[in-house]
Amino acid sequence: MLTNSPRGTNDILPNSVGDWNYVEGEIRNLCRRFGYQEIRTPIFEHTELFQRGIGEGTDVVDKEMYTFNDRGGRSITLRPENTASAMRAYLQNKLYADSNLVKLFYIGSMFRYDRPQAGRLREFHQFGVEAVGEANPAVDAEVILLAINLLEGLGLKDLELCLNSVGCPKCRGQYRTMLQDFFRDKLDELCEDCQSRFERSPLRILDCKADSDKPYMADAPKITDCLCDECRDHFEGVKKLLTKAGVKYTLDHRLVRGLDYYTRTAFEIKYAPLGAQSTVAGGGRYDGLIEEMGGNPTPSVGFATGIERLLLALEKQGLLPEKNNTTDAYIVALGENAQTEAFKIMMDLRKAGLSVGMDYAGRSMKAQMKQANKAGALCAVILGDDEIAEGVAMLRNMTDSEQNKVPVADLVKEINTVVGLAQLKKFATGTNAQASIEKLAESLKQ
RNA sequence: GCGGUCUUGGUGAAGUGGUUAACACACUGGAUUGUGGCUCCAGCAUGCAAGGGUUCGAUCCCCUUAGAUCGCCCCA
Repeated sequence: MLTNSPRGTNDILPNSVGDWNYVEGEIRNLCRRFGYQEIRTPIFEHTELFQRGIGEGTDVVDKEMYTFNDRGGRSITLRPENTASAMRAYLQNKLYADSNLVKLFYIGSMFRYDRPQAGRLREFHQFGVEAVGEANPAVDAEVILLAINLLEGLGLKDLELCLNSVGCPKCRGQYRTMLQDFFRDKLDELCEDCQSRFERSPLRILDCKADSDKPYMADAPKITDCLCDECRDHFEGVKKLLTKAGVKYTLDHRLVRGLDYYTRTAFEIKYAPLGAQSTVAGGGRYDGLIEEMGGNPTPSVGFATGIERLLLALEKQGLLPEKNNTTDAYIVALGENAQTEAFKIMMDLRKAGLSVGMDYAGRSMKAQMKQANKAGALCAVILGDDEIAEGVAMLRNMTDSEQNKVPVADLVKEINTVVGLAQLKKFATGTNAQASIEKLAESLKQ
């Protein structure tokens, strides 16, 4: 027990934080270009926020929340998603005063008690975006394009954008009764799940994966045929802008999202190779949420993407950046005396901005050289009693194995030369560039 | 929450109801006294997820628990 993290949680270890930083960096850069600003909300909120926001009767609220009473007897819940929190923060801090369209993004841990699988964890990480205050279909399109730009910008291919409109409370209410009328006499033939969905959320019946139910779906009324004029115009507007932007989408009139607050636009982006957890991003419009929470009616759109799933997809396609950890210099010290001097020299070099390491175990020179190699050191600084007496160090270039005596006072400059050349070589492409760097290296040696 | 599969060292793994649990990688040390990357040699699981049971004897059989994984549900 003591040596195992709770089920469904993961450590992000040093060998993979690089991937996380990479993805988060791309996200931040993209959000800057789109004009979205970061918001960080608490990891936990009053339980009621989620009950009201996400909706009772949804799976997330009914069976997946981490809810507990704090020592003051308040019911607290670890956030299962971030939209409700962001809207709470928007209202509480009166962000609507800043602009009629407030564009926010977040990156952070979310918590849902569900059975873990690949791509599904109990603590997982989401990046999400919320555009608050504007009903224009352009905002829907912008949000969808942001999602697509992110995924494609990371290099992902073979994505599928599924699009639907779930209407507003007015037309959805009508559609709901139409659906119930349609399924009422077929109820006995539907699978058990669907029978229980019939009253609770008939729209979900459309989403049923049971083969036995599929024959009925074809004839079921489509929500897109039942939209009110405003909703239909809105949906047409979104589609027009997406087409204009060259985005391919598949209309899926059975796409129904599991959180109650969605209205009108609903979309998912899927990456099929992930299997059962193939949805890498999902979202839509939630025009009623802020009003539900006690604010003025404020139309909004957003989406969220699971970072773990994103990383899985990137890994599958080999799109994660290469890890090349290098150290500028590694100090090899021989003997106790030298080790003390070396420590001081290392600190000075670090102060000068270099990344420097050394061995503390008092190992043999050979072993220390191995360490230097393993650390990816560009140079080794070798210090024995003789060198110290002379005030010099042996500076060995680990890439070409050349070495010479250098006054300790010149170490920073000399190491920087080696490091600089190594970096130049890394970025140089083509034989010409390589050749001129070789020349440069030669001239520097003289 | 439901159903299926799986769980051997730091890692990838082979394997058997019976004295020493292959092999590879990694790691540590060594191969003429102060020089890495290649090669060679040596060391490295009293233990086969945990607990219980069957048995003269179990890592291999049975049960329970935990975790992983696949599918369902749901979602990111």
